[in-house]
Amino acid sequence: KIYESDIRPYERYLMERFIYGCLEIHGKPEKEATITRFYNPLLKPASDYKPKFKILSLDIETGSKGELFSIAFHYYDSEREVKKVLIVGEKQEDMDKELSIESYPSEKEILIKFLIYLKRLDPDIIIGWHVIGFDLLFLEDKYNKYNIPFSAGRDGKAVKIIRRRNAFFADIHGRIVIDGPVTLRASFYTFDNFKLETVAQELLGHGKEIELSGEDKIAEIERRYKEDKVALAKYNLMDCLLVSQIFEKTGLIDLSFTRTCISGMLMDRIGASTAAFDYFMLPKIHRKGFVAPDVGDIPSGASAAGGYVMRPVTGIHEHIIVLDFKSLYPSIIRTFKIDPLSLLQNHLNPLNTPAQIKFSRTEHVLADYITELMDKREAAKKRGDLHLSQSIKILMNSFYGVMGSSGCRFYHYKLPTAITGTGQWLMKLSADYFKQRGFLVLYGDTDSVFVQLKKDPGKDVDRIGGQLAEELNNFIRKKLKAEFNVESALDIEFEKYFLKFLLPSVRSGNGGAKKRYAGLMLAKGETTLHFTGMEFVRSDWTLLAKKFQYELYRRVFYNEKVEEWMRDFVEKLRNHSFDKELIYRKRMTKAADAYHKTVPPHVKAARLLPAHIQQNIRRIEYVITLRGPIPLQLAHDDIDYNHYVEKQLKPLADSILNFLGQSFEGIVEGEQLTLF
DNA sequence: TAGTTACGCTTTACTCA
DNA sequence: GAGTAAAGCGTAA
Repeated sequence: KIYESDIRPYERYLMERFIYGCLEIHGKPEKEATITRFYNPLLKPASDYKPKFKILSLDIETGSKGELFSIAFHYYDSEREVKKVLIVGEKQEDMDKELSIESYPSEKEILIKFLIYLKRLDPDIIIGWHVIGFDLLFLEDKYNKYNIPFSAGRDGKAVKIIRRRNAFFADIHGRIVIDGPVTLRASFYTFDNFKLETVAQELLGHGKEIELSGEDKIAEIERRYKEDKVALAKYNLMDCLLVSQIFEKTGLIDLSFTRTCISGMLMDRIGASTAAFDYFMLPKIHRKGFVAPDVGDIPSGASAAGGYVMRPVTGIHEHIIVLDFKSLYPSIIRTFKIDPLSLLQNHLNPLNTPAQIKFSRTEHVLADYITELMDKREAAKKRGDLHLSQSIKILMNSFYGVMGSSGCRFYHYKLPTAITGTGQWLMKLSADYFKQRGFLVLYGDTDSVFVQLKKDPGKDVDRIGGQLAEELNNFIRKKLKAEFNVESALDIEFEKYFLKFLLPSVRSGNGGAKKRYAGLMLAKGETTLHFTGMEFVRSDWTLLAKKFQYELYRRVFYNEKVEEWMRDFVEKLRNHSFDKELIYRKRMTKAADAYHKTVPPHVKAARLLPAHIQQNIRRIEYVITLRGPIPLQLAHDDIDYNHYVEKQLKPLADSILNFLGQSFEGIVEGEQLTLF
């Protein structure tokens, strides 16, 4: 049997030397044509180095028949910037005034010119929007077509684009490519969608001068190419600039660099969690005399339970505090020495967990690593180094998921089971602790408990909340010492205070709905309405429903009357006042004709669109008409207002009015009768 | 060039009478 | 027509 045969030699070389992102090279440099080469140098980690990157933001414009119209780029480093658009076609008079535009008679010439600029500017990092899967892939095709090597590498080697499932990778020697949407996702940014325009508006407060979509966009680009090349060039360059600005504003490059320094993964694959786990773990276990199996040799075991979700106490409550375990799973790993080595060696100084899975008190590596990371994170927070703090948090939080994934060479079901089982035990322990002390525990999910205070805490809420958290921490510390003989690394803290708090019932059946609540939060003297899991935060409910829910809850929490407002709201709906807010938006996870088992409304809508659009549509917008669901693109004047009243307003109203002895029907009286 | 489980809700599609 | 399981999506943690 072969072990670790699926580890890339260069990665093994680096990880065994504990090189994370930066390195020192000790050796004799030899100049070759475009590069400096070291033969057999000594490599060492270099931890304090922070490079100043040279960045090139790239975007191209193309025609509907596969023509390349223009290549735009925005280059910048710590000293200068260059903006340039290379465009195919006759020089137009007004182009002279625009220093950044250069026109050449053919595609071939701008391709050659682009390589010259690339070599001259010599960027470390190429950024863009879907830049690998679209721009670079398109360019690679063009270079191939004209038999020109796409030699963008620092050693003159050609670009290689690799497709893996839905992800693209670019292999350009000496440079890396960082894609905006991919990296924002990997850094846990969320947006309505990841279109450049949407993200730019959200982050920068401005977007493109004109926003076009679908066929309009293609037509407008074609028109500009024919009639107004300067306008096309400006449009092209604008996209580059927006991408640069988004990267600058979010600090995405610095965050990626920091994550590289923490995880060892290179900047264009910072999301690779299992690989990051290997990078840390393999050198450690080797030094203990162990090797790991190949990923392919891991049998998939029993699946592990997850977090514990308490049964909610439904109703409208007052004076609720929320206590949260800080980094619960990393703390559990740290406290109970949970890792693959420790599981394997659990006959040496065994340590039992509340989940009844045993580990070794002495033979482990991950717990100490987490301690080190947590200390580093505290220091980073103190210095105000947000990127470092965030990078560490992301890495620590990935460990549980990685050990529970069969794509990880260290997978064993006992690892996640021990972690979540201990989490469940701690949750129940915490709830019992407060119940014992006479508090009402209303709800809890995975790492949080919602406790009702015995009286209005007034201005003392922070002190009281903090004190309760501290008392629970002490209780847990003593309990863990007495029963398991371990030092607790757990830390529960006071997180939130709700003046008013609602836990709804499930819509059908009885009992409370888990993972759904709303409340009037008080923090720093200011009150804000919070919704969790409810329609208000769901992207597949209409704006109408969200507005209705927000205002209704606001009124209830502030003890205001709702009847007149509600009747008025429904009347306005029927009088076309909210016609723009009736749109359902939903993702399509496959092509419209690939839904076989059921045909949900959003698919019905999509199937009304022209065939070529159906195939590629990823997100559908539709309204409910008397004819059923109709996509926004088609005529939809016959809105089914009854549908909106019954399906978007009534259920939302009743889920809170129930608790006040009222109902939607009772308030919007005779509603049903006036319909016809 | 693969981090996890728990859960609610709407609608569809099926079973049974 | 009533009851119910499953599909599909989005969310909490």
